Amino acid sequence: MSSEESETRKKLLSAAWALMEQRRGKDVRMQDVAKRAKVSRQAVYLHFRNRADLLIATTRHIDQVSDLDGRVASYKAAATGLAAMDLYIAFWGNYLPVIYNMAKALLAEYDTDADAAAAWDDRMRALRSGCQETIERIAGEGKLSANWTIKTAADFFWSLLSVHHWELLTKTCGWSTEAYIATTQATLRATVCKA
Amino acid sequence: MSSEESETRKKLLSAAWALMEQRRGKDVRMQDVAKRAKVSRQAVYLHFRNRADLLIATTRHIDQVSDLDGRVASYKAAATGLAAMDLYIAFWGNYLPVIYNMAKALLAEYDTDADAAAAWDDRMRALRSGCQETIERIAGEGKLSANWTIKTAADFFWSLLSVHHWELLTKTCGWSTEAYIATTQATLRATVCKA
DNA sequence: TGAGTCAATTGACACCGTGTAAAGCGTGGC
DNA sequence: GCCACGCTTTACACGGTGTCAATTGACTCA
Repeated sequence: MSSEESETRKKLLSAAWALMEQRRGKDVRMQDVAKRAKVSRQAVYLHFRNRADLLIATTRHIDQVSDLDGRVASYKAAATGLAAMDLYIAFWGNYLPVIYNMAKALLAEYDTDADAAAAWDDRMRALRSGCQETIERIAGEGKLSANWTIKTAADFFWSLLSVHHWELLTKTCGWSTEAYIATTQATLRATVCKA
Repeated sequence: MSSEESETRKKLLSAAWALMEQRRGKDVRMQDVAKRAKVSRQAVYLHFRNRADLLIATTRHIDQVSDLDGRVASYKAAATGLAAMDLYIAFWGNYLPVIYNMAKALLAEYDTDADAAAAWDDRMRALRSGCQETIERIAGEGKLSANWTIKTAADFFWSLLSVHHWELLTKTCGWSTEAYIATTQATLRATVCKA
């Protein structure tokens, strides 16, 4: 379970991540990653089929290092659907800053690379199914407002968690992560949930 | 006020628009536009400095042809701030499908081209100032909920109108434009406004 | 000690789309 | 007959991705 991955591969993943952190995702080129990992440009292609492949692997790497699974787990233990919703929003709101730059880079590849698109869709599907579960739980407790179906509520919930929505409020409007979380929680309580 | 623009330039703008409509914005190349306008690729560069310039001009062209000014005007005439908000959301919600493909193309250029970024920011600033005005009016009528400042309310209003938010709900989740408009109206009434 | 293997290096190259440059061509005006 | 203008044609530079082939250096195993 430990070092199945080659040393160089790990170095490349770390290099990619580090570069994403400091530069805007788009202009991290293959040779930049190679240079940072102190390896030739060609060596990158020995480990990753193409740029998209590298980006996808890097997101997985970030998930592991940042313990995504651990972070997700807690919200399921919440006492009520409403509490679960709050926790889910907080979890994601705090995770977004970690993956933001990678996400942007991956997203930029979305239109041109089918693999990147699939990888992205996969993550988003996972995020959405968390929303759906939460809404179902709320509905099960009789707390879903009559104006919404489970689908529309889950869609809307999901949309408020999107990278772009978070980006606009924090990066463009200057909101803090806490403000984003609090507002999203309050909004969903005020719309989707029954008083 | 009429044909200051050369015939070829107009043909190019129409060609660009038409291609954006049918293909995904990203893979509309300069030579595609040229071919569609039945003109050499170089001729495009006689009229537009670069790709970003063409895209920017095309958005302006769409605004003119689609009578953006006319569409915007009506919401200002609303009786109350709340009514103005509804109209503003409806105006934008109905305009988004028209500009969507162009917007995507322009947005894709955002990271690499300063002009494209400036053009985009300019439009978004205009959209936001509409939000701000509306919220100010609502606040003036004593209808702004105590949980919000004018800035945060305008930010949030604006975020719900973003191209990405609309895209996610309609394109990805399959909502109709009407559903998007209705939900956005209801959400803002339920959060930002006092009962 | 020598052969085989494997990861990585080096250098060259094809491809694509953008943008530049220069010479040539056809039409219209005067 | 001349010029000006808009456009065409051809050619090329650039940057980034991805491919290919020959080579090196280290480690293993017989």
